[in-house]
Amino acid sequence: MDVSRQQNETARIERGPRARTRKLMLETATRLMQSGITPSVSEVAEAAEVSRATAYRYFPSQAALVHAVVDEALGPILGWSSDSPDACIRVADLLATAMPRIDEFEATFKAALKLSLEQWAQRQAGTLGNEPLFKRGHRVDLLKCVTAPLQGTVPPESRERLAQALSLVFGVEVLIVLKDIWGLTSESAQSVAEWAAKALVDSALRQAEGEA
Amino acid sequence: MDVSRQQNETARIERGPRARTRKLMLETATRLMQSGITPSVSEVAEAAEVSRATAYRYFPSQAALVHAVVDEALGPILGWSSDSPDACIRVADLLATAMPRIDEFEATFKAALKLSLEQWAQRQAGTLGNEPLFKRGHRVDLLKCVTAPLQGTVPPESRERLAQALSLVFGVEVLIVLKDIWGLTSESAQSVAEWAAKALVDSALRQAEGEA
DNA sequence: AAAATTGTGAGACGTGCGTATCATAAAGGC
DNA sequence: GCCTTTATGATACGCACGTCTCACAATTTT
Repeated sequence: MDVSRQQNETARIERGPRARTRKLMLETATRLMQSGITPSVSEVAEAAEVSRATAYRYFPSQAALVHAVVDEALGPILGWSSDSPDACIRVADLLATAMPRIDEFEATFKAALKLSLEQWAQRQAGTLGNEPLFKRGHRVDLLKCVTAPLQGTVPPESRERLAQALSLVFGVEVLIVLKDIWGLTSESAQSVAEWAAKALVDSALRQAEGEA
Repeated sequence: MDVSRQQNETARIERGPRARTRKLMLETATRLMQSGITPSVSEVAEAAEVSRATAYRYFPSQAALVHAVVDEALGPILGWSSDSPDACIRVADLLATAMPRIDEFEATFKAALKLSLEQWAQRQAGTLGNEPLFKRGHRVDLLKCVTAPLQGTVPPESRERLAQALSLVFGVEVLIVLKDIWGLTSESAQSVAEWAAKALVDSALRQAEGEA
Protein backbone atom coordinates (compact mmCIF):
# COMPACT_ATOMS: atom_id res chain seq x y z
CA MET A 1 0.00 0.00 0.00
CA ASP A 2 2.15 2.83 -1.30
CA VAL A 3 0.77 6.02 0.19
CA SER A 4 2.23 8.54 -2.23
CA ARG A 5 0.89 6.54 -5.12
CA GLN A 6 -2.55 6.28 -3.65
CA GLN A 7 -2.74 10.01 -3.09
CA ASN A 8 -2.15 10.82 -6.73
CA GLU A 9 -4.42 8.10 -7.91
CA THR A 10 -7.33 10.41 -8.48
CA ALA A 11 -5.35 13.07 -10.26
CA ARG A 12 -3.15 10.95 -12.45
CA ILE A 13 -4.47 8.69 -15.12
CA GLU A 14 -3.34 5.36 -13.85
CA ARG A 15 -3.78 1.99 -15.38
CA GLY A 16 -3.98 -1.35 -13.73
CA PRO A 17 -6.67 -3.00 -11.67
CA ARG A 18 -6.13 -0.72 -8.73
CA ALA A 19 -7.20 2.48 -10.43
CA ARG A 20 -9.91 0.64 -12.29
CA THR A 21 -11.58 -0.75 -9.17
CA ARG A 22 -11.35 2.54 -7.36
CA LYS A 23 -12.92 4.36 -10.25
CA LEU A 24 -15.65 1.75 -10.50
CA MET A 25 -16.46 2.16 -6.83
CA LEU A 26 -16.38 5.94 -6.94
CA GLU A 27 -18.73 6.02 -9.91
CA THR A 28 -21.05 3.54 -8.27
CA ALA A 29 -21.05 5.53 -5.04
CA THR A 30 -21.69 8.78 -6.90
CA ARG A 31 -24.57 7.26 -8.80
CA LEU A 32 -26.12 5.83 -5.65
CA MET A 33 -25.77 9.13 -3.84
CA GLN A 34 -27.30 11.16 -6.64
CA SER A 35 -30.26 8.80 -6.50
CA GLY A 36 -30.74 10.07 -2.96
CA ILE A 37 -29.42 7.30 -0.76
CA THR A 38 -26.29 7.44 1.36
CA PRO A 39 -24.77 4.02 0.91
CA SER A 40 -22.56 2.20 3.37
CA VAL A 41 -19.31 0.76 2.16
CA SER A 42 -20.93 -2.66 2.00
CA GLU A 43 -23.77 -1.35 -0.14
CA VAL A 44 -21.38 0.21 -2.62
CA ALA A 45 -19.47 -3.07 -2.68
CA GLU A 46 -22.60 -4.96 -3.57
CA ALA A 47 -23.71 -2.43 -6.17
CA ALA A 48 -20.25 -2.39 -7.75
CA GLU A 49 -20.07 -6.17 -7.55
CA VAL A 50 -16.86 -6.33 -5.60
CA SER A 51 -16.38 -8.07 -2.30
CA ARG A 52 -16.78 -6.24 0.95
CA ALA A 53 -13.12 -6.81 1.74
CA THR A 54 -12.03 -5.13 -1.46
CA ALA A 55 -14.36 -2.22 -0.94
CA TYR A 56 -12.94 -1.56 2.50
CA ARG A 57 -9.45 -1.53 1.04
CA TYR A 58 -10.26 1.54 -1.03
CA PHE A 59 -12.65 3.26 1.34
CA PRO A 60 -11.99 2.28 4.95
CA SER A 61 -15.17 3.98 6.12
CA GLN A 62 -18.30 5.64 4.91
CA ALA A 63 -16.60 8.92 5.74
CA ALA A 64 -13.83 8.30 3.21
CA LEU A 65 -16.44 7.35 0.67
CA VAL A 66 -18.50 10.47 1.11
CA HIS A 67 -15.35 12.54 1.16
CA ALA A 68 -14.34 11.24 -2.24
CA VAL A 69 -17.78 11.76 -3.74
CA VAL A 70 -18.00 15.26 -2.31
CA ASP A 71 -14.67 16.15 -3.86
CA GLU A 72 -16.05 15.14 -7.23
CA ALA A 73 -19.31 16.99 -6.74
CA LEU A 74 -17.39 20.06 -5.55
CA GLY A 75 -15.29 20.24 -8.70
CA PRO A 76 -17.08 22.96 -10.71
CA ILE A 77 -17.77 24.98 -7.58
CA LEU A 78 -14.17 25.17 -6.45
CA GLY A 79 -13.11 26.40 -9.85
CA TRP A 80 -15.50 29.33 -9.70
CA SER A 81 -14.24 32.87 -9.83
CA SER A 82 -15.46 36.17 -11.14
CA ASP A 83 -13.78 39.34 -12.31
CA SER A 84 -16.84 41.52 -12.20
CA PRO A 85 -16.24 44.79 -10.36
CA ASP A 86 -19.72 44.56 -8.87
CA ALA A 87 -20.02 42.48 -5.71
CA CYS A 88 -23.74 42.06 -6.32
CA ILE A 89 -23.07 40.47 -9.66
CA ARG A 90 -20.36 38.30 -8.19
CA VAL A 91 -22.55 36.92 -5.48
CA ALA A 92 -25.43 36.35 -7.88
CA ASP A 93 -23.08 34.56 -10.22
CA LEU A 94 -21.69 32.41 -7.44
CA LEU A 95 -25.15 31.41 -6.27
CA ALA A 96 -26.27 30.71 -9.82
CA THR A 97 -23.27 28.47 -10.29
CA ALA A 98 -23.02 26.70 -6.99
CA MET A 99 -26.55 26.27 -5.71
CA PRO A 100 -27.89 24.20 -8.61
CA ARG A 101 -24.87 21.97 -8.29
CA ILE A 102 -25.43 21.58 -4.57
CA ASP A 103 -29.07 20.88 -5.26
CA GLU A 104 -28.14 18.25 -7.82
CA PHE A 105 -25.89 16.52 -5.30
CA GLU A 106 -28.17 17.27 -2.38
CA ALA A 107 -27.85 13.83 -0.81
CA THR A 108 -24.09 13.98 -1.08
CA PHE A 109 -23.76 17.34 0.61
CA LYS A 110 -26.24 16.40 3.27
CA ALA A 111 -24.23 13.27 3.93
CA ALA A 112 -21.13 15.43 4.23
CA LEU A 113 -22.85 17.71 6.73
CA LYS A 114 -24.05 14.68 8.66
CA LEU A 115 -20.54 13.29 8.81
CA SER A 116 -19.10 16.58 9.99
CA LEU A 117 -21.70 16.67 12.74
CA GLU A 118 -20.75 13.13 13.72
CA GLN A 119 -17.10 14.09 13.85
CA TRP A 120 -17.91 17.16 15.89
CA ALA A 121 -19.78 15.01 18.39
CA GLN A 122 -16.95 12.51 18.57
CA ARG A 123 -14.45 15.30 19.10
CA GLN A 124 -16.55 16.60 22.00
CA ALA A 125 -16.71 13.15 23.50
CA GLY A 126 -12.98 12.75 23.15
CA THR A 127 -13.46 9.53 21.20
CA LEU A 128 -12.10 11.03 18.05
CA GLY A 129 -10.92 8.29 15.75
CA ASN A 130 -8.01 9.05 13.48
CA GLU A 131 -10.39 9.52 10.58
CA PRO A 132 -9.62 12.08 7.89
CA LEU A 133 -11.22 15.22 9.35
CA PHE A 134 -13.82 16.91 7.20
CA LYS A 135 -13.07 20.41 6.00
CA ARG A 136 -16.27 22.17 4.85
CA GLY A 137 -14.52 25.53 4.60
CA HIS A 138 -14.65 26.16 0.88
CA ARG A 139 -17.26 28.87 1.09
CA VAL A 140 -14.86 31.08 3.00
CA ASP A 141 -12.50 31.63 0.10
CA LEU A 142 -15.32 31.86 -2.41
CA LEU A 143 -17.03 34.58 -0.43
CA LYS A 144 -13.83 36.45 0.18
CA CYS A 145 -13.54 36.61 -3.58
CA VAL A 146 -17.12 37.82 -3.79
CA THR A 147 -16.54 40.66 -1.38
CA ALA A 148 -13.18 41.62 -2.86
CA PRO A 149 -14.60 44.42 -5.08
CA LEU A 150 -15.77 46.20 -1.97
CA GLN A 151 -12.19 46.83 -0.97
CA GLY A 152 -11.85 50.57 -0.55
CA THR A 153 -15.60 51.05 -0.33
CA VAL A 154 -16.39 48.94 2.70
CA PRO A 155 -14.05 48.74 5.70
CA PRO A 156 -12.32 45.38 6.20
CA GLU A 157 -14.24 44.41 9.33
CA SER A 158 -17.54 45.04 7.59
CA ARG A 159 -16.37 43.12 4.57
CA GLU A 160 -15.49 40.21 6.77
CA ARG A 161 -18.84 40.37 8.49
CA LEU A 162 -20.58 40.53 5.15
CA ALA A 163 -18.72 37.44 3.93
CA GLN A 164 -19.73 35.64 7.10
CA ALA A 165 -23.35 36.68 6.71
CA LEU A 166 -23.32 35.61 3.08
CA SER A 167 -22.04 32.20 4.09
CA LEU A 168 -25.34 31.75 5.91
CA VAL A 169 -27.31 32.02 2.68
CA PHE A 170 -25.01 29.81 0.66
CA GLY A 171 -24.66 26.08 1.10
CA VAL A 172 -26.62 22.93 1.79
CA GLU A 173 -27.96 24.46 4.95
CA VAL A 174 -30.04 26.78 2.79
CA LEU A 175 -31.63 23.84 1.02
CA ILE A 176 -32.26 22.06 4.28
CA VAL A 177 -34.05 25.01 5.79
CA LEU A 178 -35.99 26.21 2.76
CA LYS A 179 -36.87 22.90 1.15
CA ASP A 180 -37.25 20.57 4.10
CA ILE A 181 -38.68 22.99 6.65
CA TRP A 182 -40.55 25.47 4.47
CA GLY A 183 -41.39 23.00 1.75
CA LEU A 184 -40.13 25.23 -1.04
CA THR A 185 -39.05 24.00 -4.44
CA SER A 186 -35.43 24.15 -5.45
CA GLU A 187 -36.16 27.16 -7.62
CA SER A 188 -37.93 29.07 -4.87
CA ALA A 189 -35.16 28.27 -2.45
CA GLN A 190 -32.60 29.54 -4.92
CA SER A 191 -34.56 32.74 -5.41
CA VAL A 192 -34.88 33.37 -1.69
CA ALA A 193 -31.14 32.83 -1.27
CA GLU A 194 -30.43 35.26 -4.09
CA TRP A 195 -32.71 37.88 -2.62
CA ALA A 196 -31.15 37.50 0.81
CA ALA A 197 -27.64 37.68 -0.59
CA LYS A 198 -28.42 40.86 -2.49
CA ALA A 199 -30.04 42.35 0.59
CA LEU A 200 -26.94 41.66 2.64
CA VAL A 201 -24.58 43.18 0.09
CA ASP A 202 -26.83 46.22 -0.36
CA SER A 203 -26.98 46.70 3.36
CA ALA A 204 -23.21 46.56 3.71
CA LEU A 205 -22.83 49.05 0.89
CA ARG A 206 -25.45 51.43 2.22
CA GLN A 207 -23.91 51.27 5.67
CA ALA A 208 -20.49 52.13 4.25
CA GLU A 209 -21.92 55.04 2.28
CA GLY A 210 -23.67 56.38 5.31
CA GLU A 211 -20.46 56.37 7.28
CA ALA A 212 -18.42 57.98 4.52
CA MET B 1 -47.85 0.15 28.20
CA ASP B 2 -50.68 2.69 28.15
CA VAL B 3 -50.02 5.06 25.30
CA SER B 4 -52.20 7.95 26.35
CA ARG B 5 -50.68 7.89 29.76
CA GLN B 6 -47.18 7.85 28.44
CA GLN B 7 -47.87 10.85 26.23
CA ASN B 8 -48.99 13.01 29.08
CA GLU B 9 -46.24 11.79 31.30
CA THR B 10 -44.03 14.76 30.65
CA ALA B 11 -46.76 17.32 31.10
CA ARG B 12 -48.55 15.91 34.08
CA ILE B 13 -46.97 15.51 37.44
CA GLU B 14 -47.12 11.77 37.84
CA ARG B 15 -45.97 9.68 40.69
CA GLY B 16 -44.78 6.13 40.72
CA PRO B 17 -41.63 4.48 39.51
CA ARG B 18 -42.51 5.00 35.86
CA ALA B 19 -42.40 8.78 35.88
CA ARG B 20 -39.45 8.70 38.25
CA THR B 21 -37.28 6.56 36.01
CA ARG B 22 -38.21 8.50 32.92
CA LYS B 23 -37.34 11.75 34.59
CA LEU B 24 -34.07 10.33 35.82
CA MET B 25 -33.15 9.24 32.34
CA LEU B 26 -34.18 12.51 30.74
CA GLU B 27 -32.14 14.50 33.21
CA THR B 28 -29.17 12.24 32.71
CA ALA B 29 -29.46 12.49 28.94
CA THR B 30 -29.79 16.27 29.11
CA ARG B 31 -26.76 16.54 31.33
CA LEU B 32 -24.69 14.31 29.05
CA MET B 33 -25.76 16.25 25.98
CA GLN B 34 -24.97 19.62 27.49
CA SER B 35 -21.51 18.29 28.22
CA GLY B 36 -21.16 17.95 24.48
CA ILE B 37 -21.56 14.25 23.83
CA THR B 38 -24.47 12.61 22.08
CA PRO B 39 -25.08 9.50 24.10
CA SER B 40 -26.60 6.28 22.86
CA VAL B 41 -29.46 4.75 24.78
CA SER B 42 -27.02 2.32 26.35
CA GLU B 43 -24.75 5.12 27.52
CA VAL B 44 -27.64 6.94 29.16
CA ALA B 45 -28.64 3.68 30.79
CA GLU B 46 -25.20 3.23 32.27
CA ALA B 47 -24.95 6.85 33.39
CA ALA B 48 -28.41 6.72 34.96
CA GLU B 49 -27.61 3.36 36.51
CA VAL B 50 -30.54 1.52 35.03
CA SER B 51 -30.34 -1.57 32.90
CA ARG B 52 -30.19 -1.35 29.15
CA ALA B 53 -33.53 -3.12 28.88
CA THR B 54 -35.24 -0.53 31.05
CA ALA B 55 -33.69 2.32 29.16
CA TYR B 56 -34.99 0.98 25.87
CA ARG B 57 -38.49 0.76 27.34
CA TYR B 58 -38.60 4.53 27.77
CA PHE B 59 -36.59 5.54 24.76
CA PRO B 60 -36.76 2.92 22.01
CA SER B 61 -34.04 4.65 20.03
CA GLN B 62 -31.50 7.42 20.18
CA ALA B 63 -33.92 9.43 18.05
CA ALA B 64 -36.60 9.31 20.75
CA LEU B 65 -33.99 10.30 23.30
CA VAL B 66 -32.78 13.31 21.37
CA HIS B 67 -36.35 14.27 20.61
CA ALA B 68 -37.21 14.40 24.29
CA VAL B 69 -34.11 16.39 25.19
CA VAL B 70 -34.71 18.82 22.35
CA ASP B 71 -38.25 19.40 23.54
CA GLU B 72 -36.88 20.39 26.92
CA ALA B 73 -34.19 22.61 25.46
CA LEU B 74 -36.76 24.20 23.18
CA GLY B 75 -39.01 25.18 26.05
CA PRO B 76 -38.15 28.86 26.55
CA ILE B 77 -37.81 29.41 22.82
CA LEU B 78 -41.26 28.12 21.94
CA GLY B 79 -42.81 30.39 24.51
CA TRP B 80 -41.26 33.48 22.96
CA SER B 81 -43.41 36.23 21.58
CA SER B 82 -43.18 39.96 21.22
CA ASP B 83 -45.71 42.74 20.98
CA SER B 84 -43.34 45.37 19.73
CA PRO B 85 -44.67 47.20 16.67
CA ASP B 86 -41.17 47.26 15.21
CA ALA B 87 -40.12 44.16 13.28
CA CYS B 88 -36.47 45.04 13.78
CA ILE B 89 -36.90 44.98 17.52
CA ARG B 90 -38.85 41.76 17.34
CA VAL B 91 -36.20 39.94 15.37
CA ALA B 92 -33.43 41.27 17.58
CA ASP B 93 -35.37 40.15 20.61
CA LEU B 94 -35.97 36.72 19.15
CA LEU B 95 -32.31 36.25 18.34
CA ALA B 96 -31.27 37.51 21.75
CA THR B 97 -33.60 35.02 23.36
CA ALA B 98 -33.17 31.98 21.19
CA MET B 99 -29.57 31.96 20.01
CA PRO B 100 -27.93 31.82 23.44
CA ARG B 101 -30.23 28.97 24.34
CA ILE B 102 -29.35 27.15 21.15
CA ASP B 103 -25.71 27.80 21.84
CA GLU B 104 -26.08 26.44 25.34
CA PHE B 105 -27.63 23.25 24.00
CA GLU B 106 -25.45 23.19 20.91
CA ALA B 107 -24.76 19.47 21.06
CA THR B 108 -28.45 18.73 21.46
CA PHE B 109 -29.52 20.78 18.48
CA LYS B 110 -26.72 19.43 16.36
CA ALA B 111 -27.80 15.93 17.27
CA ALA B 112 -31.32 16.85 16.23
CA LEU B 113 -30.11 18.15 12.91
CA LYS B 114 -28.04 15.01 12.44
CA LEU B 115 -31.06 12.84 13.12
CA SER B 116 -33.24 14.76 10.72
CA LEU B 117 -30.58 14.30 8.06
CA GLU B 118 -30.52 10.59 8.79
CA GLN B 119 -34.28 10.40 8.50
CA TRP B 120 -34.19 12.34 5.24
CA ALA B 121 -31.66 9.88 3.85
CA GLN B 122 -33.73 6.93 4.97
CA ARG B 123 -36.82 8.42 3.42
CA GLN B 124 -34.99 8.83 0.13
CA ALA B 125 -33.84 5.24 0.29
CA GLY B 126 -37.35 4.10 1.04
CA THR B 127 -36.16 2.33 4.19
CA LEU B 128 -38.05 4.67 6.45
CA GLY B 129 -38.63 3.01 9.77
CA ASN B 130 -41.79 3.92 11.64
CA GLU B 131 -39.80 6.22 13.89
CA PRO B 132 -41.37 9.41 15.18
CA LEU B 133 -40.52 11.87 12.40
CA PHE B 134 -38.58 14.92 13.41
CA LYS B 135 -40.28 18.28 12.97
CA ARG B 136 -37.72 21.11 13.00
CA GLY B 137 -40.33 23.63 11.88
CA HIS B 138 -40.59 25.83 14.91
CA ARG B 139 -38.78 28.75 13.35
CA VAL B 140 -41.56 29.18 10.83
CA ASP B 141 -44.15 30.31 13.35
CA LEU B 142 -41.65 32.36 15.29
CA LEU B 143 -40.59 34.27 12.21
CA LYS B 144 -44.15 34.78 11.06
CA CYS B 145 -44.68 36.49 14.38
CA VAL B 146 -41.56 38.55 13.81
CA THR B 147 -42.73 39.79 10.43
CA ALA B 148 -46.30 40.39 11.55
CA PRO B 149 -45.82 44.13 12.21
CA LEU B 150 -44.97 44.58 8.56
CA GLN B 151 -48.52 43.73 7.61
CA GLY B 152 -49.80 46.68 5.61
CA THR B 153 -46.30 47.97 4.95
CA VAL B 154 -44.80 45.03 3.13
CA PRO B 155 -46.82 42.92 0.70
CA PRO B 156 -47.56 39.35 1.84
CA GLU B 157 -45.26 37.65 -0.68
CA SER B 158 -42.37 39.83 0.40
CA ARG B 159 -43.18 39.20 4.03
CA GLU B 160 -43.11 35.49 3.40
CA ARG B 161 -39.82 35.77 1.56
CA LEU B 162 -38.40 37.84 4.40
CA ALA B 163 -39.45 35.23 6.94
CA GLN B 164 -37.81 32.55 4.84
CA ALA B 165 -34.63 34.56 4.50
CA LEU B 166 -34.59 35.25 8.23
CA SER B 167 -34.87 31.54 8.91
CA LEU B 168 -31.45 31.22 7.28
CA VAL B 169 -29.84 33.38 9.92
CA PHE B 170 -31.60 31.79 12.85
CA GLY B 171 -30.93 28.30 14.12
CA VAL B 172 -28.16 25.79 14.77
CA GLU B 173 -27.07 26.07 11.18
CA VAL B 174 -25.82 29.57 11.98
CA LEU B 175 -23.63 28.24 14.76
CA ILE B 176 -22.35 25.43 12.58
CA VAL B 177 -21.30 27.77 9.81
CA LEU B 178 -19.95 30.63 11.87
CA LYS B 179 -18.34 28.74 14.73
CA ASP B 180 -17.18 25.54 13.10
CA ILE B 181 -16.26 26.86 9.66
CA TRP B 182 -15.26 30.45 10.39
CA GLY B 183 -13.97 29.76 13.87
CA LEU B 184 -15.94 32.58 15.46
CA THR B 185 -16.86 32.73 19.11
CA SER B 186 -20.46 32.35 20.17
CA GLU B 187 -20.68 36.08 20.73
CA SER B 188 -19.31 36.98 17.33
CA ALA B 189 -21.62 34.50 15.67
CA GLN B 190 -24.56 36.01 17.49
CA SER B 191 -23.55 39.48 16.41
CA VAL B 192 -23.18 38.45 12.77
CA ALA B 193 -26.60 36.83 12.86
CA GLU B 194 -28.10 39.98 14.36
CA TRP B 195 -26.51 42.18 11.74
CA ALA B 196 -27.69 39.93 8.93
CA ALA B 197 -31.21 39.78 10.32
CA LYS B 198 -31.41 43.55 10.59
CA ALA B 199 -30.05 43.89 7.07
CA LEU B 200 -32.73 41.58 5.73
CA VAL B 201 -35.57 43.39 7.49
CA ASP B 202 -34.24 46.78 6.41
CA SER B 203 -33.98 45.59 2.86
CA ALA B 204 -37.55 44.34 2.83
CA LEU B 205 -38.75 47.62 4.29
CA ARG B 206 -36.75 49.74 1.89
CA GLN B 207 -37.99 47.69 -1.03
CA ALA B 208 -41.59 48.14 0.08
CA GLU B 209 -41.10 51.88 0.46
CA GLY B 210 -39.60 52.15 -2.96
CA GLU B 211 -42.58 50.42 -4.48
CA ALA B 212 -45.14 52.46 -2.59
C1' DA C 1 7.77 -19.66 -19.15
C1' DA C 2 8.67 -19.18 -14.20
C1' DA C 3 8.75 -16.38 -10.20
C1' DA C 4 7.59 -12.46 -7.53
C1' DT C 5 4.37 -8.99 -6.72
C1' DT C 6 -0.14 -7.30 -6.28
C1' DG C 7 -5.20 -7.42 -6.23
C1' DT C 8 -9.24 -10.09 -4.96
C1' DG C 9 -12.74 -13.00 -2.50
C1' DA C 10 -14.44 -15.86 1.26
C1' DG C 11 -14.92 -16.29 5.74
C1' DA C 12 -14.22 -15.62 10.75
C1' DC C 13 -14.09 -12.38 14.52
C1' DG C 14 -15.22 -8.56 17.77
C1' DT C 15 -18.27 -4.72 18.74
C1' DG C 16 -22.37 -1.98 19.40
C1' DC C 17 -27.25 -1.28 18.58
C1' DG C 18 -32.02 -2.73 18.90
C1' DT C 19 -35.22 -6.63 20.13
C1' DA C 20 -37.24 -10.37 22.74
C1' DT C 21 -37.77 -13.49 26.67
C1' DC C 22 -38.08 -14.68 31.33
C1' DA C 23 -37.57 -14.49 36.19
C1' DT C 24 -37.49 -11.39 40.07
C1' DA C 25 -38.73 -7.20 42.73
C1' DA C 26 -41.77 -3.42 43.72
C1' DA C 27 -46.14 -1.04 43.79
C1' DG C 28 -51.08 -0.83 44.29
C1' DG C 29 -55.95 -3.18 45.23
C1' DC C 30 -58.69 -6.24 48.24
C1' DG D 1 -51.82 -9.60 55.25
C1' DC D 2 -52.30 -11.69 50.30
C1' DC D 3 -52.77 -11.23 45.35
C1' DT D 4 -52.70 -8.84 40.98
C1' DT D 5 -50.40 -5.58 38.30
C1' DT D 6 -46.42 -3.32 36.87
C1' DA D 7 -41.51 -2.15 36.62
C1' DT D 8 -36.91 -3.93 36.52
C1' DG D 9 -32.62 -6.65 35.42
C1' DA D 10 -30.15 -10.36 33.33
C1' DT D 11 -29.51 -12.77 29.33
C1' DA D 12 -29.61 -14.11 24.68
C1' DC D 13 -30.45 -13.18 19.83
C1' DG D 14 -30.11 -11.06 15.12
C1' DC D 15 -28.03 -7.58 12.51
C1' DA D 16 -24.70 -4.36 10.45
C1' DC D 17 -20.26 -2.33 10.65
C1' DG D 18 -15.32 -2.59 10.54
C1' DT D 19 -11.13 -5.60 10.95
C1' DC D 20 -8.37 -9.46 10.05
C1' DT D 21 -6.42 -13.70 7.94
C1' DC D 22 -5.56 -16.71 4.34
C1' DA D 23 -5.92 -18.85 -0.05
C1' DC D 24 -6.45 -17.91 -4.89
C1' DA D 25 -6.24 -15.20 -9.24
C1' DA D 26 -4.30 -11.57 -11.96
C1' DT D 27 -0.54 -8.81 -13.22
C1' DT D 28 4.13 -7.71 -13.77
C1' DT D 29 8.99 -8.81 -13.62
C1' DT D 30 12.94 -11.52 -14.79
